Amino acid sequence: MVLFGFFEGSGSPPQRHAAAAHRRRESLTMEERYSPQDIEGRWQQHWQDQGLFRVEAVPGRPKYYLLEMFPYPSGKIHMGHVRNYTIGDVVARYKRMAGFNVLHPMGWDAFGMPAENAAIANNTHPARWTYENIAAMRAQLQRLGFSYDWERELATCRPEYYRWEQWLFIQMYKQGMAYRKESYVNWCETCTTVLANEQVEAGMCWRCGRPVRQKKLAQWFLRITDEAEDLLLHCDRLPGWPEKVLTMQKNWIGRSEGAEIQFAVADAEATITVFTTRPDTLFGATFMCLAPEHPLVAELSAGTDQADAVAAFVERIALQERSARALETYEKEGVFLGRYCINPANGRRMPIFTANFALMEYGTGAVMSVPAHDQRDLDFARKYDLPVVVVVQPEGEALEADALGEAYTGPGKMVNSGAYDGMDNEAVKQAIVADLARKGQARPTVSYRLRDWGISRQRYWGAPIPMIHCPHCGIVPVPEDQLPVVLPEDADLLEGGRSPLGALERFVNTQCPVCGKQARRDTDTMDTFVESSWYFERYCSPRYEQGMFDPAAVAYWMPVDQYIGGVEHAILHLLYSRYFTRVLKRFGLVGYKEPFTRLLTQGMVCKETHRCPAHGFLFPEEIDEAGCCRRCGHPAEVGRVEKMSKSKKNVVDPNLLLDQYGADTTRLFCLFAAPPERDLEWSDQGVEGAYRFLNRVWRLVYAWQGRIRHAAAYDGPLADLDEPLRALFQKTHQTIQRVTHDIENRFHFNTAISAVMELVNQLGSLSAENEAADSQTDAVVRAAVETVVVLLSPMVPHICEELWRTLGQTHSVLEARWPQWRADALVVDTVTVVVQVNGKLRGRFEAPAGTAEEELKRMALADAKVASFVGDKPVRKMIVVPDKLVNIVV
RNA sequence: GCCGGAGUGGCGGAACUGGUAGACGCACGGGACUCAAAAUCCCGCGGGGGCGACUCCGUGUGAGUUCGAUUCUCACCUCCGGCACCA
Repeated sequence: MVLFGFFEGSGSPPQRHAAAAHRRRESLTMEERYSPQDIEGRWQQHWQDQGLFRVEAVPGRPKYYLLEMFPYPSGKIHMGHVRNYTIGDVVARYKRMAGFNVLHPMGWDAFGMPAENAAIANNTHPARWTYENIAAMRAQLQRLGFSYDWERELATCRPEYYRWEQWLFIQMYKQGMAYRKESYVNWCETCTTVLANEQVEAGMCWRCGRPVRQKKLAQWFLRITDEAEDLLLHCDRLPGWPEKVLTMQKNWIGRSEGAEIQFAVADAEATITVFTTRPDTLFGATFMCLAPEHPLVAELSAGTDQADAVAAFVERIALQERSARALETYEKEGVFLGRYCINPANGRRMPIFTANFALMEYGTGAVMSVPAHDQRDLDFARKYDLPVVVVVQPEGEALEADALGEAYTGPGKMVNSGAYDGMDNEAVKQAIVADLARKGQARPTVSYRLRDWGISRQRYWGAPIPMIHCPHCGIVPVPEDQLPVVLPEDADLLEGGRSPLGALERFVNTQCPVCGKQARRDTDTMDTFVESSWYFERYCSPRYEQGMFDPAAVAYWMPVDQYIGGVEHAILHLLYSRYFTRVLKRFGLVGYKEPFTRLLTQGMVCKETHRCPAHGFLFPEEIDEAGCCRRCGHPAEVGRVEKMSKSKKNVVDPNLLLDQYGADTTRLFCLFAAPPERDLEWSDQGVEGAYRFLNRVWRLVYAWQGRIRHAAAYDGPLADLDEPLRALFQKTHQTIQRVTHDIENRFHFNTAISAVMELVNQLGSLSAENEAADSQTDAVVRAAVETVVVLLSPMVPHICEELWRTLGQTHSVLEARWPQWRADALVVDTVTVVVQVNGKLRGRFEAPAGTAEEELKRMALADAKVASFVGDKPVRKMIVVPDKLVNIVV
């Protein structure tokens, strides 16, 4: 595996440059050997010095905005990043060579909890930790040779960035798009802090191990549900998005048509409003369930003999982790409130329960329970022995309430439903709501699974919410001229992870902008998804100081033409970004609704796992030559292929790969091993293969460069060429066509690369020493070799840049124009026609292209092998696909 | 449970709109070069049968449509992903 014993891999680009130059002076043969470490740093430096990746908006010039999801600065890039950014870089470089003005930026999603955790664990500060990580990761990305315009780099934790989302938040507040409401958070009493869902382990705090309870806090919400309908509608107008992602978004929005129906409470003024998608089953509603958090629960049970039982139940549910309520094993249970409500359809007295499966966040928090036609209600009814009434009878069947094993949810005719009996239940859905609406007891509504977006985080490392709480004036936004509300970067983190902002007097204490008296700042910070919902717009004018972005720059660059990232963001990040874009449009800041025209979700990077029965997962170096665990000698089992992760010990460190093989080999393997949307299975031997291929290309160029360095690429008539030059020239143009299609239409770089490999193989059959030393040979080979270098350059830019110069070029290969295939060079004059008999392949023959059908039939029947299968059976029919196939049916 | 996606050699993967299944690469086997090895180059490589020309089978399973199906339809099996008491 050690390929470059003489090379010190960690040297910075300038050092490497000097070392390489030194070696060149020593020995000329060094140049003929492919040594990525000698060339990659040099070209990276060159690209940077020449400012080749810098871009400016040029109105009127066709633009292409290529964006990869920016990373969280965890400290190290991993193979997932390498793959994601390599795919993006190929497209960026390709589009640029194809003549577009390409925006290809990179930055950092720099706020978030890991920084706080790391800060506590390592006794450092989130800001310092973050900025150091950014520096380290930037260096890694630069080593991979990505074509980013680094002058547009941004980090969301910078006040110059988040000041504008604070500004936007205030505008949204003024328009009622941001509002405050009580909501529950996971709360650890011991640590006095909120916990994210992933910090709750089996209902206990991850740090202190004490039970987590649900605490009600006033928090800020954004009215994303106002856009639910539009977000859903436009899912069908995003043809450039994967169907899978759109389906996930649609499901997440979860639109349900139904009605709100009002139930009067017996012996009280109160009314309970339910949401139902099945108003047709109203006559079958036999009891009512309220969410434990429903305000009427305490109110109605007060004074009944059930009051204590209800209170105890509500308290017990509050203690349960919210995610636990979604578990499959979670048993439905409830408590009778001691009160009844009246079914508006038939006057039936329905007992009211509070039940753990009723969710306060959905619909109205109240459910009319129809056990005959809803499985959940049926389970509950059987458990508490509540009446079951069948109101929808399926065709040709007679359901009996007492014998009902499972709820019937299909269509049918109405029964037990008064005036509606005999009607189709679908028709009744509308009719019954219309009838009740006349009495003011119902209205048709639409409900969404999507909830408003809670953005308050009781965390330190985030953008402060720019609001002031004044004892006299209430909640007041920070005046715009006082923005940004800067997060104090020198605050000490408190034990247990509690945000220090609340205790930081100089941050909290302020004056009310309205009355001038003492007031307190909001000490919550914003969800980090807020930052990532508009960073793509900021990239268009990252240093702009008069607003979120320069309208002219955004008008030129946006929307993003191609967005690339992991499928794990298929819902939240992408939905929030789409929502934010709609908000910006409402404010007239942008002229479009959808930020990302095309989306590519790349697959995960996976690798085989190894485990020892005694020691669990093993790193490759923990296994000896015999395939046994080095610690106990037990044979290691080869586990399944899984996503690379530290815990599975199947990670590959990009740095080691760069040291050993260089950026081009790393990139090439990532592109070649699988098409981008599929999972990539890592293979050390595959990497070796990629490296071998680059060596072949290198040797190919050096073998010919003496002859073709000063030759012009052939561009004459095909007819002037004899074999094998003619075939080579045709192959060259076929390859241009295939590679262009594979990149342009599908991003299938694996097949693009294999096409170039075929061309390289064909070139390999000619030998620079033996081939006739005429100018025509040199010209055709020049065209082929040049094509190889140009076509590969978006994928493996360093080696191609080097070889491009070796071929005598003086400008960057990035500035070469993408080659065009010559249609006339693709025309073949002889085709292979296959012959089938009854659909089975029986023979083949060569024929001039464009041979007439009748002639092809004659030729097919003349084939001896074919004749033996046809025999003396009568030919019933012959199907001819011109230039391809003849099928004889006997 | 509901909704998606995918099952092709020893392996990763090709096959564009129904028309030569297995491109390209990896692994493996054989050969050349070498004192030897590495590197490189050449040849072979889905399975069964046959000395052989050949032949039969083969794209998860079973049906169907078709002259012809990896590709379209239906059912089933397996794996992966998303949602999961949403009323």
